[in-house]
Amino acid sequence: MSTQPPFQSPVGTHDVYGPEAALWEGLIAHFAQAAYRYGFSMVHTPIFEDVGVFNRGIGEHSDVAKKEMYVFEDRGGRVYALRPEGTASIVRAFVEHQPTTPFKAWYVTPAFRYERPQAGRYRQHHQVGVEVLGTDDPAVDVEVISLAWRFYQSLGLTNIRLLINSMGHDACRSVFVGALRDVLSEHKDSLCEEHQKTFSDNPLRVLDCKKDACIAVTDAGPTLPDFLCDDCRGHFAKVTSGLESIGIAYTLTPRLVRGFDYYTRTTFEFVADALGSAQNAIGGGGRYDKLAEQLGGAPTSGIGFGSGIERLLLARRAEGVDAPLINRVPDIFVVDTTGDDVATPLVDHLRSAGYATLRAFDGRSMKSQMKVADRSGARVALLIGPQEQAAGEITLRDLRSGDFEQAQRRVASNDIVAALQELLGK
RNA sequence: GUGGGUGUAGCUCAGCUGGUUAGAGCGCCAGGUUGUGGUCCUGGAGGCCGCGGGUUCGAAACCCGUCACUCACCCCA
Repeated sequence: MSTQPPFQSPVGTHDVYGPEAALWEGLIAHFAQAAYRYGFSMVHTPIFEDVGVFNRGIGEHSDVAKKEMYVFEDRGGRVYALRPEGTASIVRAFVEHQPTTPFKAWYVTPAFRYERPQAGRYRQHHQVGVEVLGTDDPAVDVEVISLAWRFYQSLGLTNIRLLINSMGHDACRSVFVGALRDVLSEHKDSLCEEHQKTFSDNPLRVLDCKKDACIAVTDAGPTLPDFLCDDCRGHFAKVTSGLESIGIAYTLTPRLVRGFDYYTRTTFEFVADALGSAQNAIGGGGRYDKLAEQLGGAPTSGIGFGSGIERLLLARRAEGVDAPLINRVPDIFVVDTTGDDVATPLVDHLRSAGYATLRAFDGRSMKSQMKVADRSGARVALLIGPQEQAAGEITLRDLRSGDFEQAQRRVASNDIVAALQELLGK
């Protein structure tokens, strides 16, 4: 760009077009297919909500709520926030409408977080995800995790690890948090600079800290699994054995607490080692058995996960997977040099017959139109010039035939669909 | 929020320690004796060198500011 245009996409946002957009389309189609197989229905909720929906859900002490939310006031004085993640809105909708359970929703949505962009991290990124409300059966945990896992497989990803942990429910977790807080308080001066100030607000965050100082303290401190009550321990055991029964490998990760406060019991994260960087988490989720209550509903168990579209595609690239995710190659390209625009009714007819059909515009030369036809990737070209027009015929040329000279023949206009069916097999 | 790097045609980039009509490859358009694509050849369009100011006889090149992009820290998708 020699000079910056007057308007550019906002900092940390991107336009998606061209081949990249085809990957998005394919990725979403694969996710929709997986969701369908598991019995999920698509749900649409607003991309902005009362700021309380997110504050109560993800926790006021989380980084996201503290400094990353896009909060704004509308003309009526209501305070809203652009959604920073997908779960809270779905649960709010569930509480509001009280649908029959289990409520199984899948979605694709932008998510907004105000932070400095870098590789794999944007102010607007996009997620696909699912949520299940109304049951705490560990078999559902297994289903949600396996849906993610099979989805990643369908994208061609192979170098993915599943990290999993249980954070327990209210009672056993609070005992753990208390024990953790005691230890942190005791070794307060050994913590990293930031957590010396904040450890008391949310001790669990310290488990996530990557500073050696904090790691040294928490390594010697209590670990979550030791504090699980019998119920939570049993629940988690069923989740892991369920995963084993369907051949999904996992890594027990006692430190895994994730960024949102609403998680209870099962939490998990998928990392793509090919990404190598700090931004190697391609998806994550967990159970949130208290969230519906926190948003004003009846106590209702829930679990879900979200996965970042941009990062999934980065991971695919990093693994060297370059197969297209969806076929968007046209069947037919119509070349019309009659000057009478016979192409318009012809392409309409072909499209109605079910063929993906392109054409050229602006009355360009045959050579020029053939170039465009070739680049479009179309399987066949239909040529109509004055000769064909006069004879009531169409020249059908197989653009993907190895033999340049023998690849074409004349067909009566009325027989064109039959000829195409024979050649294309559809 | 903090720090580093970069900003020259649609894309990827050259432009030596400042010297005066700014280049290449790819892409795009048009031709190669007039109805045809992949290769090849020829020609063409397209850049106030991110923006503003300064130093200088002279700046795309040096200095300052500003905007943007990018990478890293924090944290996450």
